[in-house]
Amino acid sequence: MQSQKLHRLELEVMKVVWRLGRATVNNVRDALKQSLAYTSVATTLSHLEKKGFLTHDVDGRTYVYRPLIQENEVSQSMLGDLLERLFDGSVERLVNTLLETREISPEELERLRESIVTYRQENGDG
Amino acid sequence: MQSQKLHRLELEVMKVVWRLGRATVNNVRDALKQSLAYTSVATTLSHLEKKGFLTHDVDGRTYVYRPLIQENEVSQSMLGDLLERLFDGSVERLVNTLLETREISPEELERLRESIVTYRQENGDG
DNA sequence: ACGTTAGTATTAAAGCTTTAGTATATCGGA
DNA sequence: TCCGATATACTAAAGCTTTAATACTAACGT
Repeated sequence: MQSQKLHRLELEVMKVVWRLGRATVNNVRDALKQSLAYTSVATTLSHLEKKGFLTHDVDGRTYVYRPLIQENEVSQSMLGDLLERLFDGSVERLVNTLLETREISPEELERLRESIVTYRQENGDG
Repeated sequence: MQSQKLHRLELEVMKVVWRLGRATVNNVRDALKQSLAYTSVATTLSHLEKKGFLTHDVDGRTYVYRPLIQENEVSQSMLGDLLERLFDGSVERLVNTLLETREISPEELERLRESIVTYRQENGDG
């Protein structure tokens, strides 16, 4: 498995493909916020395929791309990378930074606490 | 204020300067894990200064750099960026991804829960 | 069958970070 | 004072992503 890190545009394209499940160049092009030339999108999809994130089936003369890697896998990888580079691997520092930064609603906070408690129960509690 | 996003090497250099408080080119060069030419480090420091992350005082003919921005500020900014790009701004999704990924000790988990509860009490609980 | 259209393949320019070579200046010791 | 060592300034090469133009190919309608 390769690095699983995606650059800005690559990530945006992958997010479209993840959302759609299957997508042609035009599907992706239409779904992107920024407007790009057809060939720009096609090139990016090629890159992603070459890197092993996507593959395609052929429908007529049209390529229909689909993901070979799950969004969650990439998210974990990229978040893990930031965790190391920014917080020296300390989950606690990361979460505290998150809490400091963001306006988080009481509801979201409560869900967060529940997530942690649930996770703690499912795994070795002590 | 500019983008507050640092690239790989820039971040590594800044982390050294943050840690040391004040640093010359050689200080940084010695502290870096990867070995780089003196001029590579010097160029990077120049870039960081031009971008407003650092400034320097002169000591003889030697530049002594010091940060103009705090580590926490950059961490928040870059984490916030990833939060948007990867998790569409959902703190909950980010934290859940973190919980899924990492081996987190029960102790760390407990500290995490406490952080959240503390934060919840300090801010509007509902 | 033929031309137009709508695809992909190839190539490369533009813009960026990283890396370092070379030039230049200056400090400090003999 | 002069030389070597060490510092910054300047310049640019190398490597990367993004972006798109151009070339090529094949399907489809008439």
